[in-house]
Amino acid sequence: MPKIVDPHERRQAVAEAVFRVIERDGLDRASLRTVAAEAGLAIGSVRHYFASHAELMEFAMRAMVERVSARLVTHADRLLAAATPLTWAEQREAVVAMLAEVLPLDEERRRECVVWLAFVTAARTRPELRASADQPYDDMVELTTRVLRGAERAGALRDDVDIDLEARRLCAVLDGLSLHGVLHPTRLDPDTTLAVLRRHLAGLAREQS
Amino acid sequence: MPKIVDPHERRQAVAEAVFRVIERDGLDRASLRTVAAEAGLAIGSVRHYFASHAELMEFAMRAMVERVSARLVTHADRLLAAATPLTWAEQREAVVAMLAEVLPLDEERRRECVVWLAFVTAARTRPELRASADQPYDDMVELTTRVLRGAERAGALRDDVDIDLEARRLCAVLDGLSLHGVLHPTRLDPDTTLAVLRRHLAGLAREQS
DNA sequence: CCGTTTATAGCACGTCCGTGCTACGATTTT
DNA sequence: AAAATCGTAGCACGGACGTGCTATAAACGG
Repeated sequence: MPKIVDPHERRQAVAEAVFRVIERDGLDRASLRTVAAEAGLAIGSVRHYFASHAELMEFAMRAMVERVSARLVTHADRLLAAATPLTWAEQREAVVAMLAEVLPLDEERRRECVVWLAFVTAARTRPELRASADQPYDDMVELTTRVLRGAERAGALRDDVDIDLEARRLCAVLDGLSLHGVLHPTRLDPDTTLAVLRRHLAGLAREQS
Repeated sequence: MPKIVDPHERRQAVAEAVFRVIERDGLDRASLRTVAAEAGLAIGSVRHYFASHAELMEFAMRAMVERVSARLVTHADRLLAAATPLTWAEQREAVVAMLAEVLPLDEERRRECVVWLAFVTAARTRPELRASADQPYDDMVELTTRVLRGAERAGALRDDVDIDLEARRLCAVLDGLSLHGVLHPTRLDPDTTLAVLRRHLAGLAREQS
């Protein structure tokens, strides 16, 4: 049964197996053997698509980046290039919905956050993963900066906001919530997580009746 | 040269070696062999103080918890049980100094944050570390709640603050800053980190001229 | 129809790991 | 002086790992 398989699809399927193993047992258990077993393949088959274990991890990490990035871009487009101008309330909700993509609010996003945390912490000591960790951080800072600048231009922000600083603070809140939701799911539920995000954004907005 | 050594001191020294290995190569490289080499001991010697690798990790994690907790308690005592009442400015600075203990603002705290992040993420998939991860989170939520409640009683807070929610949000900012400082040290410097913390606290305080 | 390519599969080697076990010198206790 | 204890040290076993290498069967190109 060879050749009829799309290589890209196969690699993606193996990456999904990596995600499942990481979520269940942690990244250090994501060996070629366990991943192959999870994917229902022989170890040699996995090695046919990935030259080394490191290459598999790099691919899986980038695949996760692209998955979440794609959703963020969709939201960003909806927000910035809306056909009809949005009301303040609609804009606020659009921003919440976008930022909520990186929070562990449902099972799918929770698993993404778990896997991402594993990758990004591993990247600290693995140079080959470094770029895949830093770039999303830069992108997130840039995205939040854009959002805040847009809100400022629309007159939705308080007068005294330091946008660069607030972008960092917003990113910190997001990743802090993600971290706590992932590591202490029994202590921080999705409802509270979302409430914290809303409260944070409210603190940036101009007071209004 | 036996017996004249304080066992507690020896275990602590081995834990320090664990910290150095984790900081340099990550937790998954902290094997008995590498830790023993880092500590300048034979592997058998380390095993004389720790029955298993898991026990060594549990001890090291708890040691890190106690180290940081001790510093936090010192600050908390200074804040809550000050001989002479503090001015608002003094209280604000005391709170900043206390919360800054869990931020990677200097080399020592940076290394603590690195090691702590490694332990707490590992605890997600290692039941024996679970308690050592959850308890400090609960403690931090309680600590921030206490601080906010104290500030509220002193009339230093805005009128509309939901203290439980704000405690979660403050914890998220702190751990988010720690995460970013640890994982992206080239992107988030200590000065900015501290500025974000000050800005966050300012957002909670009652507006004043 | 036959060579080439591709997908799948697995063996085997060297390395690193935790751990059960033993050994020995130094100290303390009887 | 003898015995028990403690700190230090290391061997060796079984297991998991990444990887170099080979084998086989199916699809494709000529």
